[in-house]
Formats: sequence, C-alpha cells, structure tokens
Amino acid sequence: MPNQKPPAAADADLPDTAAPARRMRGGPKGLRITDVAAQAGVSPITVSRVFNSPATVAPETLERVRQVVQKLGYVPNRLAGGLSSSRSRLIAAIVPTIAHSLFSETVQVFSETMSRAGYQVLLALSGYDDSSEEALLDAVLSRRPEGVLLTGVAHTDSLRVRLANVGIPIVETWDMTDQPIDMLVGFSHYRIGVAVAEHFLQRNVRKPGLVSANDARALARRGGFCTRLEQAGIRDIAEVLVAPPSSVAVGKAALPRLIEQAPDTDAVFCGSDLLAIGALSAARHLGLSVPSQLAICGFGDLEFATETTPQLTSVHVDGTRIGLTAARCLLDRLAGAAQSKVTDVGFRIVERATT
Amino acid sequence: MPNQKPPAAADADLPDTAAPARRMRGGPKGLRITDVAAQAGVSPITVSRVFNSPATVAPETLERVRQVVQKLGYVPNRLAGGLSSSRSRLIAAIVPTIAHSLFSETVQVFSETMSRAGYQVLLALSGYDDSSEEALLDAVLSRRPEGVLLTGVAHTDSLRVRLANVGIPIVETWDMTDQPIDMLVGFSHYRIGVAVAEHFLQRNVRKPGLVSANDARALARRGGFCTRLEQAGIRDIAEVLVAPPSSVAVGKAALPRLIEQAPDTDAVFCGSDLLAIGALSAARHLGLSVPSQLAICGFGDLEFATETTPQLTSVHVDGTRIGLTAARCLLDRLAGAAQSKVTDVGFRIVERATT
DNA sequence: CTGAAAGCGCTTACAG
DNA sequence: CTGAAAGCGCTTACAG
Repeated sequence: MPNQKPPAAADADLPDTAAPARRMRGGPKGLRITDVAAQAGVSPITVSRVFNSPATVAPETLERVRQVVQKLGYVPNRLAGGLSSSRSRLIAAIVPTIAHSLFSETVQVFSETMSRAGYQVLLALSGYDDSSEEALLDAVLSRRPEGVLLTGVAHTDSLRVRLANVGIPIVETWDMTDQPIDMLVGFSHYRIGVAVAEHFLQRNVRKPGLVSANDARALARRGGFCTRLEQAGIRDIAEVLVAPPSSVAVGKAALPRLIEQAPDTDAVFCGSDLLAIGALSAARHLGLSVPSQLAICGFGDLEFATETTPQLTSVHVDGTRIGLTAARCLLDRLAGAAQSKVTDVGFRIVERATT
Repeated sequence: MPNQKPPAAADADLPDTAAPARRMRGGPKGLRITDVAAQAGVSPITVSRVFNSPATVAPETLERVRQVVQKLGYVPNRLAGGLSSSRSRLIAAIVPTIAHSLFSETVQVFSETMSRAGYQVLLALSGYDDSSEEALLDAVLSRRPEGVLLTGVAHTDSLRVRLANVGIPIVETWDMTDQPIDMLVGFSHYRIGVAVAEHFLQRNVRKPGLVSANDARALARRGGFCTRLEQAGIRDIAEVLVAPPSSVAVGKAALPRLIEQAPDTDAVFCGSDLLAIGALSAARHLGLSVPSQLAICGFGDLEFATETTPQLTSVHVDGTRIGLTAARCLLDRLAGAAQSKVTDVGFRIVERATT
C-alpha cells in the first residue's frame, strides 16, 4: 500500500530539509496518526477528532494539529478508519456499463451528490452478462459499502436475498417492481412498451416491428409493446433481437433483416436511440422515408438527437433525476430515516417531426 | 458498515457477569474469518490462504473451507485485509466527468480490465473546477489505492509533487507532456489544433473561427490552432469561449455570436462534437450551408455523428485504446515492471463529406 | 476538552 | 501443509 510521504525526520524541531531519509529499518512506512500526534504534542485520539469531529477539539489544539497535518502532508488511512469505526464511507454503484450509456448521467449525478456528502463511489460494471453477478457482489460487499445503487431490479433470488440480508440501504434504479429489495427510483419499461404501442396505434400503424436488445429491461419494453398491440388485434409482430451493447452499426444491420421478414412494416420500435439512428440510416439506404413510410421510435432521447435526427421519435427518461433521487434516498437513510421510498420518475414520448 | 449476517456469537446477551465486560464496539457484527475457521476446524490463517493463495492449501482442506464459506455466506472484509497486507486492491480513476463524455469509454475499458485483474475502481469526478483538487486527492489517497488513472496532466505543482511522492504507479491520460509524473497514455491537443488549422488551410479557408470550452485541453487545441494559422498569416481569429461542460445547446448559442463578431467566417473549429452539432444547427438557421459556406470541425468523433451529421469533420481519438493501455501500464508496474512508458495514441481527422 | 487502553478483522513472518 | 503470535492504523468507550 502506498505511503503518503517518506517518514518524518526524527529531529522534529529542525526545519525540514527537502531530502528526508528515504529508507529506514524495516522499509519506508507512511505517516501515521501517531506521527502527527507526536509533532503536535497531543494524543492520537485528538488527531482523530480533528478529522472526524473538529467541533469537539479546542480551537488552539485544532489549529496546531492542522498545521502539522499540512506540514507533514498527512492523509488518514481510511482502511484503518473504516475497519475501526465500521463506517467505510463507501457507496457502490453497480451499473451494466457507462460507455455511450444513459447510465453515465445517473452515475455522474449520483457520484457528485454522494461525494458532496462525504462518501466515495466504488464503480462496479456488471455488463449484461448475469453469470458473474455473484462474484461481482462478493467483490463489492468485501469493501463493506454503506449503501448500494443497483441498475435494474436484481433478478436472481440469491442476489436479492443476499442484498437484503446485508442490512445496508439499497436503491434499485432504472426499472420498476412490486417487490423492491429496499428503495426504488425508476419507471416501468413494460408501460413504456405499452405507450409506444399506443402511440403507433394512434398514428394508424398497421404493421409494427421491433428491433431490440435482449437484455431484461429491453425485453420488458418489448413485452408491453407486443401485449398492447395484440389487444388491438395485431399479432405476429416482426422482430429482430440483438445482443447488447447496442450501437448505430447494430441498428443499421438489424433494420434490413426486419424488412426482409416483414416488407410491409410501417413502424419500428427500437431498443435505444443508437439502434434507432442506425435503423434510420438503413431506411435511407432502402429508400424508405421516415417517418412517412416508416416511423421509427427509439429509447433514451439523447440530447443530440433532437438536432440531428428530428425524424425520430424517442422515449425520454430523466437519468439525472434518477441519480439525484437515488443519492438522496440513500443519504436520508444513512442519516437515520426509516422509510423505504419508491419513486416512479415516469417517462415521456418525444415526437419531433410529423412530416 | 454493513454486516453480512446477524451475529453468530452466542455470548452477546449477558454482558457483565463473570467475564470482564467485553467492549461491544458498534452493534452486532458480521461474520469473521474466525467464524469460518471454527466451523471448518482450521485456523484463521488457513481460511485466509483459501482466499489469497489457494494453491498452498491441501485440496481437502480447501474444499472443506469453501463449503463453509458458501454455507455461511462469508465475504472477507477487505478493509481489514487491505490494512493488514498493505494491498488495497483499489485503483482510483480521476476523471472530470463521465456524462456525455469521451472519458466514459476510457473509464469503461479501464475498469473492465482492472477488475479482470482483481482490482476495483474508485471513481473520482473532478469536474472542470481545479479549486477542490487537493481535497479530491486527499479523499482518493485516504483509500490507499495501488494506482491512479488521471485524466489530463496534473497542472498544479503541489498536486504533481504529492502524486509523485506517494510512490504508486500513476498514469496520466488524454494529454501529452514532456514531464509526466510517471506514465502517460495520450496525445497532444496542441498538435490537434495545428492539424485542424492545416486541414482548414488546405481547403483554402480564409476566415477561420473558434468555438471552444475554456478548459485546459481545449485551450491547448486552441493554442495549436491559432499558432499554425498565424504562421500562415492569419491573425485576429474570431473566437467564442464557453464554460464546460459542452453541449449542443451551448454550441447552438455560440455560433451566432461568432458570426456576429466575424460575419465572413468560413470555417469553425469547435471544442467538441456536441458543440459542433449545435453550431451546425445554428448555421442552418442562419442560412449557411455546411460545409460549402461554413466548414465545421468538431472533436471526439462520436459514433453517431458519422450517420447523423456527415457534413461535420471531426478529430478522432481512440478512448478505448487509452483506457486499455492505461490499465496495462498500471498492471505491468503492479506486476513488477520497472519502466515508465509514454504512449502517444495519436489522432485522426475524419472528414465525411466534401459537398 | 483530552487521553490510556482495547479492539476492529484481517495477514505477515516465523515456526513446526 | 498448517498454526500461534504480533501487528496493520485507526476509533470507540470510558474516565478524568
């Protein structure tokens, strides 16, 4: 483990020369709280208080200790502090991915908010593969986080039980369920699917299709979409399922396959804006005008899409609000609040052009 | 700090009878290595070895201990482990932001690679404000990371000195300097500015302008851009500087201001693709055709831009490669390699349409 | 307001 | 291959 500085010189009263003794017997050690205490002429407990409860320390003592801390460049060891106090000040954020992802916004705001409150974020990328989830959870829990942000609702029972048993606040996000582990900030993907289906129906779509990733949340949207359409008498919905992560290239390749399956398709619900942009490009190549001949709806409502692809419809979800609300839920509970909140942030279908 | 399970110890109820009152620090404690050891009929050291050097444990013992671990749901406490072993298995990633950012790709790949090697990533968002950098570094170092990924080259001397003194491997990324703290994986923003200027000059641009964020790296690109243009006899380059983070909206607002300053502007170098997309939109509103009347060059080469805004030119940088290379540099050093590598990943100007 | 003692849950070094 | 002892650098609980 890294040392903050070379060890303090034994002769503390002499002005520090720039070249401290690099190696001492037993190898170089980092500065410890006792080094600061000795220099400041107080006990280690007092130094600890300077960091953790400065209000309980006499002003002059406080100042003197701080001077020494500054001069020595002492940084407390939080591994030791966390072990001793059972307060790791660590929050884990478990997210499938942050690259080109809606989640990055959530993690950003979440992290900012938590660090303002004195916590640090351990980033755990789960990918879209569930097979290593147990190992990931082990790794996360081994750090003894004081709270966990989960993306999506945990699916396997084993995971849910383990998380519930840990006894720390958990926020599930970006999804909705009747039985959250603890707290929840999200929205219903199923209802989004329903809403997009209704949007299509209102526009007299006859032959809707689907291009979707096969991850849990995308499949939930698919479920709502198909169910609602079936209620309207539309069955045998053509679909192309792709493996995450979604990209423009994947969407571009998927649309022709869909059109091949169902040449009369007049509307497509894509699992993400990137897929939708790819589909739009493919539609162009196929000579289909969007949205008049082929309507395309994405998911995510990426900022740039408004300007660059007004032909596309998208589903807007407030990832920033999710991150902020999730952070607040956790902080409230860490501050002693008892209730387990469930927040539905909802969604909004954004149609930009009707040409 | 979370407990893995309710207390296993049965001695908790009668505090002050025969035995000297044992101090119960905190509430009920989680499972400890001694609990596993007792159940498996081995010593704690052996359980430790099962996790940290399984090859040194007899196969039957290994199996037996693992069964108990599984049955009890024991997860080692890495705060204790790290303190004891001086190996935190933590790597810090200090990044300005991950939202709508090129950096998210780097962090993604970096994190994946590090976790495959048994490390976890502490995410530290520095923002674009340097004022709190010391505090951020304190927070990071208090976790005793075994390595640090920095975005950009650290600017303040104090920071550089502190980081150098910690004695752990450091990788600076996304920039270039002659005097890296330790290792470096990046490219020269100045040279990008020069290259874009030359690109413009080759296309007979007469009146180039600049829309840029005023962060360190964007200003370096600006420096190269203006210097090269001045060499070609072009001075008084119109510019609009904006505060990060950049966005489409900001770019959209900036272009008209630039055109107002210099109505005959025929090419703009934007600090990012988002700014460029906003500028493109504004150009449309101003009745300027892109690129024939007004060429626009962005930075970042976002994937979707190829499809959605082929009118734009952009500078491509391989963020994935940066993340991967940075991770490898760190891992090599953690594995004992001595050298401090500097990798220039370069860049590439991508021109999509010449219409 | 301040401190001496005990302990957090592990791992290192040394022995057998 | 396995274990008894010592200690990592802090903080809690108690006392003054």
